[in-house]
Amino acid sequence: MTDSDQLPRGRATAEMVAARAQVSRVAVSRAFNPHTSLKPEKRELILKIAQELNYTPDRAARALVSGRSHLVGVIVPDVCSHWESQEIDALTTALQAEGFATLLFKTRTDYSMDEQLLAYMRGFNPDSVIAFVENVKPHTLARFLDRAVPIYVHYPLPGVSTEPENEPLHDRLNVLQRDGIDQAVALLQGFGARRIAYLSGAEKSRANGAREGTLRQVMADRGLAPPVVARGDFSYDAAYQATIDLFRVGEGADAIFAANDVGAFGVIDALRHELKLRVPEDVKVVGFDDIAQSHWKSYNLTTVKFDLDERVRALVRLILRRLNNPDAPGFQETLNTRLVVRGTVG
Amino acid sequence: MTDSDQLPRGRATAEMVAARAQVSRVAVSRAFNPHTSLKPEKRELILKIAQELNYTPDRAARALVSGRSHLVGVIVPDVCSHWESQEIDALTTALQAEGFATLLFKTRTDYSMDEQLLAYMRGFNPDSVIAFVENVKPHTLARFLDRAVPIYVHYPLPGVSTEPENEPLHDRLNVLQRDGIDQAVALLQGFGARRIAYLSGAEKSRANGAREGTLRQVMADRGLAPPVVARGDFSYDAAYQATIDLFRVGEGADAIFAANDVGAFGVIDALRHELKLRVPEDVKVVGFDDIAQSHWKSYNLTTVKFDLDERVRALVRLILRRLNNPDAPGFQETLNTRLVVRGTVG
DNA sequence: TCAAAGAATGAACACGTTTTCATTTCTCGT
DNA sequence: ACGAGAAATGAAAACGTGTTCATTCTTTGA
Repeated sequence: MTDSDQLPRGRATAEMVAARAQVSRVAVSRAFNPHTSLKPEKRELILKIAQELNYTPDRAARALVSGRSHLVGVIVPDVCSHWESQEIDALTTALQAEGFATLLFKTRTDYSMDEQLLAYMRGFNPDSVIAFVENVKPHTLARFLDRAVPIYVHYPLPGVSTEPENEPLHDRLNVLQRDGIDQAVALLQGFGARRIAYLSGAEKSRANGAREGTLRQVMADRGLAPPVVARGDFSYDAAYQATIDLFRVGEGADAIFAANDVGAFGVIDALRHELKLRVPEDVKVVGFDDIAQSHWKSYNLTTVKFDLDERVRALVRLILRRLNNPDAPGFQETLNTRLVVRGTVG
Repeated sequence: MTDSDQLPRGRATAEMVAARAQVSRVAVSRAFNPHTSLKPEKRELILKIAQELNYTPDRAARALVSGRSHLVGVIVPDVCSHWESQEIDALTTALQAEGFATLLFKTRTDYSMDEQLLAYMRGFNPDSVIAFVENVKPHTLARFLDRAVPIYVHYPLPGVSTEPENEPLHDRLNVLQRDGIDQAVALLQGFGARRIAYLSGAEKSRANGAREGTLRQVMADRGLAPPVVARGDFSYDAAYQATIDLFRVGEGADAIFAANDVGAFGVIDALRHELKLRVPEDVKVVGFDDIAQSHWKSYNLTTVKFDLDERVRALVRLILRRLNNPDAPGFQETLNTRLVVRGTVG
């Protein structure tokens, strides 16, 4: 009766809640799980006492018996990358709303998969895995992570599908790049650009391959000569140097399509500060991603956008659907892209 | 003897490894825990078989009995913020090397603490919590997270300590801002700046308060008049607008000290593109943080830096030390700052 | 009013590991 | 060769929960 047991010292357990509520421990478990039969007033009482005692079910114990950790592993080479960090942010919010948590892992940046990391991550028993890594087959992930749902990010589907889907059924998130890229090329063409260069991303990247392929096709369809390629790696510094080389050593260009926004920033800075060229008067620039910095006044970048929130929602939909239907055939979600016009073409 | 059981279907368990290695299940546990007595060749055999079977101990089960989840909760309002994302990146790397994993949570951006989030996070039983949030007392965190080690980030110690440490003993990471800020003011003074303005961060932020306080004191010590304050909130857009107001409505300035680098970017862009002023000829700008973008040519920002890797190492040191000595008095780590000179002062 | 169906309840088990603890085996100095 | 101490070993307990199953209580329909 006395409140001498105010400080239960350590985490409260279901047992303590049950004792204080004069119910069985099972009732406490039921109170926290919907779709279980428990008299409403009893559930209410239990939840109230639980709150008093600062009790929430231990997810480790829950995971052990139910097989659901409610953890989603996210593998990323570089959290600081603008695009990745924005996606991680949106993803964490969305997962949190569904009762999941984001488990973050860093891997090497060379676009290969780190098997040691996979083994390490497996120990945490994630319900699903999102890998910001390319060049790793779903099969490889599946071999390491048994019950998880591997989903590729950065695995875009070009305008025309290039490879047969022979792989075992896996969920896919497709990004149709053609519309946005076509709008960009149309705009460049409209402003008189003829010699369009492509600033690539990392060489082995499939996202880069798909973007370059789509660009080539779109340009061919519009009767333009194939683009000159300057080799970057999605980073600012590589783009900066590649642009200098393109104009000092190479043949130059009157428009540059960058594989991503950060690369476009490097292009713009190299043009303006190193080569003393004006953007957009002398050279026009288009990016890809529409990250938050793209509207900053120093760049004010015209870029191909796909809606990040929409993308993340689709991703979470895929995950939840898969967890509820473990044996269903591969689900697919598809997103489109569009051009955001700002000040670097004109 | 046959290999018909190639696919154990589902995660391998210690039991399976034990059976195949002809040892007890306990031996398997020992093989994976150093500092336990197990004959070397037996340990080797077990680890080999474990690898064949793709086995790693289930951390949920391990956490349940050992009380160590090996999870570190990270609460952050906005993953995309440049500074935060860079710290999360370094932190994840460092924790991973120590056998921990980063559990990411998003909270509100208004610098208040979300109690619902804390209760949610508690369920995952993190061993420690790092909160990129201000204005939350260690006591509040401790009340929600029982055995966790709360550590404040963004809880800087001004040059002169302002408040007594009455709070229960908690670990602290101090950032001495005085040296870097003094170097910055000296440089500005050397180039003839007289009317130095301060572009603030969020109003309720303690980090902002500490920076502003230190700046005031440093300027007073150097015989300068107190800075005019333009109110920002650490964001690019707020800084952009505040700078315009400072010159259009307010009294202007010949140097601006920004509370963070991203704010400095907004200041620079507003000066150059909106107010048609030159940086650094007309107005000099100094930032704080030295994020990766600060060396980009469009900004090339002179800024006060504290070494991020050093900071993260100190943080991880604090966490590990605390986990090994749960009842020791509060540990402290201290970092210094210094000025990185680039092109926005001169 | 009665039987049947459904809701509510708690005992026992299961999940995969670490940790005790008691027992057995090894090593070493004499 | 012998005893003592250390190292190695496995049985059993523990961690905190969800789930199954059998039982009791309540409602419903005629």
